[in-house]
Amino acid sequence: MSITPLHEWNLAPAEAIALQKQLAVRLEREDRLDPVARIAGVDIGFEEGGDITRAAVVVLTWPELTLVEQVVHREPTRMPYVPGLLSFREIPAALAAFDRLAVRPELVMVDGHGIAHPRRLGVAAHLGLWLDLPTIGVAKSRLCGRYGELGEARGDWTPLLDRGETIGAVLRSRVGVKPLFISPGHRLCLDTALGWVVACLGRTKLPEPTRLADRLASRRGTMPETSSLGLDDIQ
DNA sequence: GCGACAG
DNA sequence: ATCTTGTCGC
Repeated sequence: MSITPLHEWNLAPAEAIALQKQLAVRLEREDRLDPVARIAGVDIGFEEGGDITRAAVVVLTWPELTLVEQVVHREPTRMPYVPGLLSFREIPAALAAFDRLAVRPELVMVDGHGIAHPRRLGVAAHLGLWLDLPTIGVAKSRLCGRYGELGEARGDWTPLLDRGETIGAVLRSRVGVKPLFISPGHRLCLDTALGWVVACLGRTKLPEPTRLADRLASRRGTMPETSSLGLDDIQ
């Protein structure tokens, strides 16, 4: 994997939006997964009041969900946060972190949306295209789309709809907490994405890949040598 | 024109 | 996202 040149990402808003539309049509929604032995989790955090971007990537084995590798990459923040253009702010750092990975995962879970995006190219979808890997968007809040009543039981879900199409699922990953927004990124369909997220759920709100990446990116807690589905405590 | 708005 | 103490609850 090579790092994308800076100029590819340093685009004016109008150009970025045009590029998103071009890239969205290249996304594959049919399943095209190799046998999954490793699943990666990706998340971005910030330091120095936002001046420094921290990209964290963790790799867990499947089905043990044991942490086998973790990388943190820090670099100056190059773009401000603009709703709908999140990938241009976060992906450069994420790619640099992936570049330092010794093993290549067969599936990637990203903190953010996949195709549940105004132009169907959220950060998970965009990253999937650049890595040419199956990706799943695991977001903690809604960007676009509407949904109906959601059950209270763990595992309950309801489709996320936008302009006549199903762009994702609103999933109750844990009882009593706000739901997760799951959407396919690249090379897999919604049902498959949902299946993987549920399969990686411990007793916490976030699936293991994203939960550990989140922790690493925000400097919270400690990273266990062997994950145990949320049994390890935050310090 | 008036809201909504991933991280 | 990040700034932040204590506090309610399993």
